[in-house]
Amino acid sequence: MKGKTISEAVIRRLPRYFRYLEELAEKGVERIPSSRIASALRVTASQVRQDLCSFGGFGQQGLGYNVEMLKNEIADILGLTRSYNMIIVGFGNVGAALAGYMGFSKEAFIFKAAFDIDTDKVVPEGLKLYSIDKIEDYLANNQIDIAVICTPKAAAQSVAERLVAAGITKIWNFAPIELDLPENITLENTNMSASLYMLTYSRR
Amino acid sequence: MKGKTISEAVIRRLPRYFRYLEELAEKGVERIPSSRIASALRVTASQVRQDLCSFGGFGQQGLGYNVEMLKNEIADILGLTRSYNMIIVGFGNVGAALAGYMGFSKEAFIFKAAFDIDTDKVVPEGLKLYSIDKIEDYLANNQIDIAVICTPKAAAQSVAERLVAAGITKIWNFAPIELDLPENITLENTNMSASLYMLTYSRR
DNA sequence: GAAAATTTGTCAAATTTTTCACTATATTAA
DNA sequence: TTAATATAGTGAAAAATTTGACAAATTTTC
Ligand SMILES: NC(=O)c1ccc[n+]([C@@H]2O[C@H](COP(=O)([O-])OP(=O)(O)OC[C@H]3O[C@@H](n4cnc5c(N)ncnc54)[C@H](O)[C@@H]3O)[C@@H](O)[C@H]2O)c1
Ligand SMILES: NC(=O)c1ccc[n+]([C@@H]2O[C@H](COP(=O)([O-])OP(=O)(O)OC[C@H]3O[C@@H](n4cnc5c(N)ncnc54)[C@H](O)[C@@H]3O)[C@@H](O)[C@H]2O)c1
Repeated sequence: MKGKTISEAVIRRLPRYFRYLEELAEKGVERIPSSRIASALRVTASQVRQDLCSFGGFGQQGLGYNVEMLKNEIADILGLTRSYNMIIVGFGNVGAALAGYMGFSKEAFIFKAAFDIDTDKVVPEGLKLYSIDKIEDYLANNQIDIAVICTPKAAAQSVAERLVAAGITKIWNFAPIELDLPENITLENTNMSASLYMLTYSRR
Repeated sequence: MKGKTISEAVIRRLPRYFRYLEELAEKGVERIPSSRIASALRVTASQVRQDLCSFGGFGQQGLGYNVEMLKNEIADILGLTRSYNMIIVGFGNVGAALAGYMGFSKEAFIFKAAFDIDTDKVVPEGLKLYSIDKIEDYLANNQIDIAVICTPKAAAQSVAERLVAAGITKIWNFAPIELDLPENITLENTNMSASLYMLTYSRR
């Protein structure tokens, strides 16, 4: 299936493959068959093969897939071979947790600054905290790829509009609200309640 | 389509409908047409109607849907009409953010206790922090529905196994690792990196 | 009170996604 | 060297999901 465009469904699974491959690489595993990827991720082996094959078959019959090779290929598809400058708007519990987190690929994601109405907060070394009033000014003078919204729900829409007006096109939103933004803005919502509901919902 | 089983795809969208309906209810909106739900959620109106109809058509032709009614119906399907006792294992940044968060439906989700190797941490009023050594004992004497894992990656698998051994069947995992657990365990992974990757991946 | 406008419910077509079955290739054991 | 075993690639069938179209119900306008 080389050459074909990669379907939405496959793309959505790529981060999971990627994380699992990172895990394997860390452990020093060099090769892995589709059947093991499948059981670890609770999907079928057939799906794994179909997915991986859709961007070019890096497996070897009788042997399985080369972990490092596959990982790099997926990183490439996901756009993880360049780096992204990020800012955090709303530096409360969530903002601080993200900023302090070392787990996002250090090379790919760089937290440049945080903005809040309250500037009396402790920030990790290397990160600067500014008043939200300075956001337009800052964005005019710094090239930022992704803005993360961690303000309370009530402030999220207006903050988002300011970000968009200042040229931001990729927004990661933690506020529990459906932001109303222009079509061309790439918006990723992290809805934690939704995860919980998937536990309370019982199939069957 | 009344009576038919609700498809996976629909279930996955339910939390989004639910959140949006909560938003509308808060604003005092009483009725809403599928077209507006659709544009707010960036999906098609046809899909909204099909989805909502799959569990029983609460709309009124010419008028739209009754917000309150729809919200309650979805709450019911998602299992939000009863309450769930929860514990947090690993009370660091993420654990503390969750525990301090008031946004999870107060009636449905109750944080009972937190467990950590370090018990010298400040916890919100009403929550108890115990040593992780006490976890088996605690679970033997308290009815807990959901356990949230917020430990570092390295501890997650062993913590998860202890929880399962102690009778936990629903786990919400924040550690960036594919947990290897029995099939009957309901596992919900929150993979924050995955959200970021969806921003860096560029379609077209 | 009739005509126009709005909007759902639903069937069917179109599309996408998943699964299945099988072939081809590589490795390992005898 | 040969047979047995493991495993990827792949086309096609099957299943699931989404979209499109329109009748039916209701409200609004004139
Ligand atoms: N804490 C969680 O576990 C959790 C879970 C799910 C969703 N959320 C959502 O994530 C968001 C952040 O949650 P949190 O727990 O960090 O809240 P928080 O109250 O700890 O932090 C919010 C921060 O935003 C700042 N802020 C307020 N208005 C602002 C504005 N106009 N511009 C810039 N900054 C502003 C506040 O000063 C504060 O520092 C909220 O929308 C919350 O609903 C949080
Ligand atoms: N902070 C983030 O934004 C973020 C984002 C994505 C994923 N995560 C993941 O979420 C998890 C928690 O992240 P965090 O930032 O809160 O880390 P953290 O270091 O702040 O907290 C981890 C806590 O777990 C405790 N702990 C360690 N071993 C334990 C054990 N065996 N039993 C019980 N408790 C134990 C530690 O004492 C600490 O309090 C990590 O796995 C992290 O990779 C965090």
